[in-house]
Amino acid sequence: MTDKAEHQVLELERFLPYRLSVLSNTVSQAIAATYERRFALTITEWRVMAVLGRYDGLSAREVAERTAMDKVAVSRALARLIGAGRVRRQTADHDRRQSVLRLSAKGWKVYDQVAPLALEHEQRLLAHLNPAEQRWLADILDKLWDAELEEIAR
Amino acid sequence: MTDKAEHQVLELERFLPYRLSVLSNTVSQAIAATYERRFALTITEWRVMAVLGRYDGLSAREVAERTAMDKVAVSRALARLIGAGRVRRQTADHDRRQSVLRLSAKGWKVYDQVAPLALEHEQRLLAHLNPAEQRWLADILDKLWDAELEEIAR
DNA sequence: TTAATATAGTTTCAATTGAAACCAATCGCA
DNA sequence: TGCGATTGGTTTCAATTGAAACTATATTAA
Repeated sequence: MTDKAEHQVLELERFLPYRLSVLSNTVSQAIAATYERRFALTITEWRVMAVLGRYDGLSAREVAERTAMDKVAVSRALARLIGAGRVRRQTADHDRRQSVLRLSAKGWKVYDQVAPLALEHEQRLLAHLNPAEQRWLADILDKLWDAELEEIAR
Repeated sequence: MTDKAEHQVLELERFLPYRLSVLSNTVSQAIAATYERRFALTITEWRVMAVLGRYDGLSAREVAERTAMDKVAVSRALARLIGAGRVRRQTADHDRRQSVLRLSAKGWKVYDQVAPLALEHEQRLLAHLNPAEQRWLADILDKLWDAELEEIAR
């Protein structure tokens, strides 16, 4: 019963979800390491700043949607960012439950240093692939992304 | 100074590390959901069981290497698995610090149900890609994997 | 109007995690 | 031999996280 031959073999190192997970963590950790110490910025905080840099005036819920984080995590990240003076919060005129969030001047200063850093890292990663591979990867991720996130939506 | 035009724009939804991270979490969560409830098995526990199913008699350190988990996480997962009677632990003859770990009969029973389930999920995921895309993805992951993990080793 | 329901966001409390300290066994080598 | 350094693995303590409850506002519909 415990003889190897009788069991389905799952080679973890070849198992796609596992490979995605380890690769993704390794990459994210490597990038995060470069700004966590220097800017006292966690990965979740940076994600919030990144979407606010791109889309000004979002509410917390919209930030949660765009970062794929849950609202508790966003709430906490925002508390820290606001405490550090990197994000300003106003209350929405049309709905006083909602907040209107934007990077402060101080926040933009951080953003302007971290964004290029992050993009550099992405380039460094992509540099291991030739242009054809880069295109395939982008397309494949699009496909999987759409397929999987649709799954969730149901 | 806070005018959009002056800032580097980082579109999170197009940022490779972010896409990898969200996709990977979504996939792993979906798979884990199917065995967490049914077998009271966490993702880390399953990873430990998966490598023990493949490589019999590993030490805890070797499990940690093969699962890309840190030794504390492995130690705790093992404590739970041994407590549940799914893994047996002996002490290595040649070095009494090391343990020799194997799935118990009970552990194998779980393994035999979860492994096919996990492989099915992988197939379901890959089904969104045509054969050419599947090959490119495998190759690309190999490349990135090697490149990134080398980086760490240094 | 007002009562019931829904939504935005925060807080609380318990469970999980991570870092550092720790213990025990082994290794390297004077 | 024997003693400092290393390795395998666990424990401890603080920080982080997740789930559920909660507050405040808005919406719906009677």
